[in-house]
Amino acid sequence: MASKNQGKAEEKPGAPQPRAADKIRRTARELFYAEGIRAVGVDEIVTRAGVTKPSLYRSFPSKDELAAAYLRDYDAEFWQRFEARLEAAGRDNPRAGLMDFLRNLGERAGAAQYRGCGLSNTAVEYPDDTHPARKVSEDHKRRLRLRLAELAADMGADDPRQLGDSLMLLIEGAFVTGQIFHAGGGPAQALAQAADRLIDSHLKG
Amino acid sequence: MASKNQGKAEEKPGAPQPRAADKIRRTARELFYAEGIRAVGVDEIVTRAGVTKPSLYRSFPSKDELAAAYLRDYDAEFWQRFEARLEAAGRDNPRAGLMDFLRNLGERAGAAQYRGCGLSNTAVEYPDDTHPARKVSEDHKRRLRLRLAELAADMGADDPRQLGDSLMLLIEGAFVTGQIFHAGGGPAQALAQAADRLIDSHLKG
DNA sequence: AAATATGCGTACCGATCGGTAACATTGTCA
DNA sequence: TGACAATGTTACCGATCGGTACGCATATTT
Repeated sequence: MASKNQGKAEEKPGAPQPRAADKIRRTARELFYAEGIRAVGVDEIVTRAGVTKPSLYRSFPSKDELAAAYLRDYDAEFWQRFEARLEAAGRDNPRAGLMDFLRNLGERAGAAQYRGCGLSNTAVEYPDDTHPARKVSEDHKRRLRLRLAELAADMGADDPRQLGDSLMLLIEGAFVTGQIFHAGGGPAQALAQAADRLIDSHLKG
Repeated sequence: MASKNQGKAEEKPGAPQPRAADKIRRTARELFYAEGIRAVGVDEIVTRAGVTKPSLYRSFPSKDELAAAYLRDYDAEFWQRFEARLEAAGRDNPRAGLMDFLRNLGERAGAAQYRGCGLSNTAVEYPDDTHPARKVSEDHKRRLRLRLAELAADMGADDPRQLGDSLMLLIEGAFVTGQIFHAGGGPAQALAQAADRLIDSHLKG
């Protein structure tokens, strides 16, 4: 069938008119991140998105699943930024790439309304491991942990897993302290420098 | 006759019969810590405490204030344990005392149902700085930051504030990763060792 | 033009939220 | 005994929670 229907129709035009589901996704992302998932009701989401509640439940089976979708988007964006910095520094220089990421994170964590990592925050909000949103969070953190250990190995660390875990503690610490000391000048300032010392320590062995 | 429980049953007697306010405080502490503040309703608290709702509101003006009271208790217990370890190691050996605390924290963070720091968790749950519970959390974290810098100075660190902040990142990282990788063996394992390297690095200057 | 599929909105549901009013009961001490 | 303070009992409040039944509109298909 050689009609115009290649997959979905409305994509290429300049203004593809955002579907209700997209507006909901975007609005949920903003609200969930800024205020937390439990703090945001579905009514607030649909109102701010300019749609109605049934539209939400046609695209998402439940609020919990919408939260999970939000975190999947968040996860994708995280890796995109993370790997982009590593790529920019070159595959032969993982330390420079990681340090670039950490310096950037340290800066962002000092921003006025910084709210940390949406994935970590969700794990705090939902202790129950069966919650769909928390599952996304846990999966993400497991992958991050592995990736950091991988990078530590690429750097030639004596104990890559130890270094990877140490870096993870620093990163997660920056996430949470960044949103507590939200007026710049919090402990997250020390992130890059501390990581640098830790890496040094693991390369001298 | 009034034979049993002579005199006022308020302070010294062995079993002073817990007042409703105390039962509420204790139950709220457990539930708020285990499940989060937003996740726990006042009905659940009074039911589990074996009291009634009016009793709660006779002792606490609101749920938010009850949450703040919970965190004040939490804060007090934290400092008690923290300073006890420092004291035990001797005032002339702050490094040993801090390392003892960190080793202990690293172990606790691997426990099955570890839920991190109630104060940090609350800051995640309530982004609004005007919330009474969040205020307690922020105050606590500011004091912790100062105390760590103080200890770093006592250890003779070249840059005490940097070392203090670095340690704080590790600690907060252990709090949050501990409750994500809740089956032992998470990144928090690396806490003490990473701190030790960081301290070394700051003493060599 | 008729039939159909899709997308959306109006209005509503029962449950639970935090919080309160009014009154009965209890134990303690004077 | 009588007064007092603390707690329990019961019932209720308005607001908000997550979620849904059902009908209307538009655009594609036939």
